[in-house]
Amino acid sequence: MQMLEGLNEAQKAAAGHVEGPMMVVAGAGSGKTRVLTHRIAHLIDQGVDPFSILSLTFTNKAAREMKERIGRIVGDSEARNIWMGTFHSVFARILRIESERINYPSNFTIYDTQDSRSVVKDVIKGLGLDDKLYKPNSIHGRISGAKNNLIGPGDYAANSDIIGEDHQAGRPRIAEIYAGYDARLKRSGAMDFDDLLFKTNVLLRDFPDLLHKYQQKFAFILVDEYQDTNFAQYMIIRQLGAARENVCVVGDDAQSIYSFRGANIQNILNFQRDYPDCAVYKLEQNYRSTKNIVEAANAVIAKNQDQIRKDVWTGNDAGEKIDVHRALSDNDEGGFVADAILTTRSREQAHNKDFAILYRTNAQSRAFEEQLRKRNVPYRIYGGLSFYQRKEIKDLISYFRLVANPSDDEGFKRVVNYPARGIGKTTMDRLTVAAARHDCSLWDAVRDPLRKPEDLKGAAWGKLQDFTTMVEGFATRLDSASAFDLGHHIAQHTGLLRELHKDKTPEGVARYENVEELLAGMKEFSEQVDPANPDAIHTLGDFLLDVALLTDADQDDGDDNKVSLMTIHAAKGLEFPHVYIVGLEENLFPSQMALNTREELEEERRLFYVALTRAEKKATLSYALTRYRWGQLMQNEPSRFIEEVDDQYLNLPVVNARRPEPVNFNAARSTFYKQMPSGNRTATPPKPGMKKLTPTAAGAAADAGGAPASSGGIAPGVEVQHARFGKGKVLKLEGEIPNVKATVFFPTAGQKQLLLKFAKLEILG
DNA sequence: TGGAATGATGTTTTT
DNA sequence: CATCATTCCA
Repeated sequence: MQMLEGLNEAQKAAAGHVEGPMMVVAGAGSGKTRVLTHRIAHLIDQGVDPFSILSLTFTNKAAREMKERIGRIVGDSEARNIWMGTFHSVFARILRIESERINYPSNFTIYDTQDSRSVVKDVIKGLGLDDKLYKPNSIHGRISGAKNNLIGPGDYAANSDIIGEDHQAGRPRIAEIYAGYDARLKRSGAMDFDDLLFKTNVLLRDFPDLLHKYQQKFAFILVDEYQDTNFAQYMIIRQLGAARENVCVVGDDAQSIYSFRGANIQNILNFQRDYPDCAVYKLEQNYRSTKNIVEAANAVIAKNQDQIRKDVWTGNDAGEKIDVHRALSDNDEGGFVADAILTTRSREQAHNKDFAILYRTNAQSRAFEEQLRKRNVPYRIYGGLSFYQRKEIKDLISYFRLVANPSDDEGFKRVVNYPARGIGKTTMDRLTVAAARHDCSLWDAVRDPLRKPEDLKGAAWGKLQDFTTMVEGFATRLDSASAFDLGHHIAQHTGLLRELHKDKTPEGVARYENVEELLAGMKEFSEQVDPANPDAIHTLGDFLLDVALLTDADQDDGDDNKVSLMTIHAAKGLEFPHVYIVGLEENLFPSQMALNTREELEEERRLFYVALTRAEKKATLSYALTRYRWGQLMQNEPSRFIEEVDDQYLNLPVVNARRPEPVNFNAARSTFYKQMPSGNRTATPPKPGMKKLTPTAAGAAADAGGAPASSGGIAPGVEVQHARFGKGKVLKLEGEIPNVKATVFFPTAGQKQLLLKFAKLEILG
């Protein structure tokens, strides 16, 4: 039992569990990763073949770390053979192996969100639909949601509930778009992110021999962050685990923050239903944070209705109280945090890497970047525009994709005329029409003499031929050259490097350097030696296999002593001694998109819980009174979440001396909350029914409340009814009484600016 | 056909 | 405010 040394009793019990289904409900900071790694080490120690262990994590980074930690216990040679990775990466591997069953090439391309959207947009255009009504973005979301619930195009069209919804929303032809989208992907030999899960389910559903094969192969299955799995993932686990029932899921319902992506807390309950005799272990001792932080976080999460009751506690010291800081503006907030980091760093001799700044949206990173840069504090931003999504990187990778899979239309379109080689819009339009007519890829329309577009000849046709010939030339080296050699060759011979080199602007230079960085990464990739097979070449195809599913967080630059900036979502699973949770303002955090239902608000609250529990020693909350959003200065109220942290855990805000008239923090908060439309606040239950708002009432109410940016119960986020435009949602208010102007979004009429004086708005209770 | 200039449009969170 | 997309001109 030496594998279980150093664990507490609960951890030991969970990690020592060998046969049969089990579930670990693990509070934040309670050592669930420890349990997972030690359990796997223990399994191997008990003679389980690493090849038969399937361990699914949420990020590649988590997988890599876990592998390393297991390696340290049982040795790298054993650890290396475990099937460990994200759902997407593991099943992409399996799909490549089994691709011919579902009539896909094994070198299928994985389309990222950009690619998918572009296809959706094309299909919408092709059907002659209005892309104002059929917004590619939201249609893609709808399709993605369907796939995550294992609803294919056929099921979608046949499902009267769904069709009814679409009809209701005035978009009855989504089913057609879905079908067209799917056909286009198929034709391009491409799968989108959702397909990786969807098609895996198809494999397991339609091919009993494959189901049997992988059931036998994966004798032990472990799933981390189970609370964030969606239905498609749930079904994969259920299918694969059905034969042996050696399924272990680990999760914390309080940290479920991905329902927007189809994650379903219900999966935890389903698990217990599917395996009635599953063992349940609870890890409740937090080793990470101070008492103050743990208890503050407990108090916050207790306000949620939907939860599995847990009693998370810690034996750690009480520690410092949580600071709350009010900033005047977003820049001011950046300055405050940067200064605080400097001060703390020298006072406690802390390192840069001990600090994290966590925000709700990527767009908030800017002020912090600026202020940190000003003070020469090294930082690293995670997420946002990932390295691999940058134009120049995607361009080069599109060449790679096209070389590996010529049917990849998105890749084709992207690079056919970059660098410019005289293939313009007209040419491409004609080619696209021909491809559609023959139901083939763009590539085939060029290469297959039977499908040649009649209206293309002469110079344009010659240029297309030249282009495809060039790409074909690259493809001949696909199996013989290393990823780096071929990649570098392509970057040069397409003229892409030359093109980038011409641009001497700072941005242009940065782009060139990015490409160099990508190539450097490929060199490293190419030179890795697999001890089991030292002579194997790492080809461009192998490289592409990884690259589509890599995210920015997976990149490592040597120097890791940097302040971390990231969204709270990206921070899940991480911990830092000092954590700054910033932008705690109504409509930002909680997001204004999440104020409509209790469920949405509770997810925001869980997000806040996740943020708080990242902190080991000290947490600091901050908000800004004004902030630029959409290029406009917006006034903000402090987030309700600040109030939800009991005062006993807080150092209430240090009012900024520069502010001319100090505002009473609590007064400001209470006036605001009186106007909150809904939510589950106990202090001021929402008034039932509909309230008529006359101009005078609006003025009077606003006068009484004294809040600058709200009026008579009308506040950002409130649903209102307008005589002409119908139902809408208030986005923002500006101006002084009595000339308060509201920006309201009406689904039917679009965004309107209305003067409350004149517009008769009814609040929808 | 290519590039610049202008105009519309959109922001949550991610594999 | 950014990015994108379309439009317009060389």
